Amino acid sequence: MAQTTRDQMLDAAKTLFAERGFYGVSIANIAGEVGLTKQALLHHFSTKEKLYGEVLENISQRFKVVRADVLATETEPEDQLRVYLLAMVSRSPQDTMRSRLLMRELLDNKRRAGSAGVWYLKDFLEDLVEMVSALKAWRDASDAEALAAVYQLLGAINYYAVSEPTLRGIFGDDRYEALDAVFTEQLSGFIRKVAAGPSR
Amino acid sequence: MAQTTRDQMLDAAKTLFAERGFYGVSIANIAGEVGLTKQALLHHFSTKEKLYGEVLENISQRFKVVRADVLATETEPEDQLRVYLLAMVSRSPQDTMRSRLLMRELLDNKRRAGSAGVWYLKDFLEDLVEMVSALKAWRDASDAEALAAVYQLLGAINYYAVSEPTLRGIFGDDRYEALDAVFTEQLSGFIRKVAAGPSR
DNA sequence: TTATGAACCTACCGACCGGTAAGTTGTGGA
DNA sequence: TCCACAACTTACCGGTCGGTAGGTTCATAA
Repeated sequence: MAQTTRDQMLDAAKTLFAERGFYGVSIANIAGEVGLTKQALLHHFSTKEKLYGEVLENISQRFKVVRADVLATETEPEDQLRVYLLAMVSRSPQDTMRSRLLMRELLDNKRRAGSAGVWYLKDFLEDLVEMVSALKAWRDASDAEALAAVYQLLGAINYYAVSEPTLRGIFGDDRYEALDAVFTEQLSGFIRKVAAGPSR
Repeated sequence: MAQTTRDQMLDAAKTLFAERGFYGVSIANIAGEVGLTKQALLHHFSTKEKLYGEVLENISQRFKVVRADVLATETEPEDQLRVYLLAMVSRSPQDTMRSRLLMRELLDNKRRAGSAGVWYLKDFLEDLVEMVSALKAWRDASDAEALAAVYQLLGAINYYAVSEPTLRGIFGDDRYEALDAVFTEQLSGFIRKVAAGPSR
């Protein structure tokens, strides 16, 4: 079954916002990507802000689905955390996009929050804190310590997920491939160390 | 001695680019910040791109200075690495700005074609790889493994450094202060674990 | 048969963008 | 005294921005 125009527009918006940021993309760009005019886009989403909001909403929904899936599949808290986090660093363009949008939102939401006023990141962060707190070695840790750990994990993962073009540009394709080949293993090691408990 | 107009403009540009990104700031905004017109700015920096380039150049220069300073002060490679990295999470607005610019550059430098900016990041990353490789436990590690470690450290640090407004917004000032109180310790723990050697 | 509403369109608006052109003003040296 | 030059200014350019106004086309329901 064919995608609706509305869904095509959401997809195009996700890709372009991830690549260039909210202020780097015009609604005409997005509409043009699906072969229509910007007024067609404004027919479906009354403002650019609302379109952006729906894109973020979709992504946050997607994270919830993945998390529920992981919780149902894995039984050990450490496995749950690792599988959930490693899913973000997969080579799929969809995952890269999500990481980029997440990071851009982090940089820009202060400026935009005045009008939008919605913290799309909140649920996502709180879910992760919950997953860390479920680890045996973290049972006695404070909320703040768990959040600090979440942030370090998230940072390590998303910083890398976002950097492919830059790293290829700086070091060349060969060195990037070599890096990519070892990154996941180093990251698993990091997750294992975090799972061993907070630093005291 | 008073700052020159040119330096005032560079300062204003650094602040605004960090906050809103290259495409989110106009040269008129920057010039306005120092009470002049955009043509005054264009008199000193012939294009917006060149102004941005100088801002990045300054920052990369600043990192070099800090690094030289740390290498001269600390003798143990692990101390050198830790002091250098922790300097980036300091609560100074200047450090936050640098982290934001670094992250934005990472997200955008692919698009800003020609991309002189790539090279500013290159030196910085290579310096860090060198510092990790200097650790005893990393003597036999590959270049790619050291780069992976650098990236995880950098990600953990900059993701957090950039997030203050967001975290305050999501969790409130109290929880943010609590997080901030434990973050540095958790980060030191992370650096210590990295210094213990690559995961195999 | 008519009419209603979704899904598009062209035309246009005022604001702003980066950048050019052509001054004006003040200062310091020959 | 004259002149060159740095440091600005106003005026303007073509282009893009998000958004509005007011259509047209077409399927479906009354």
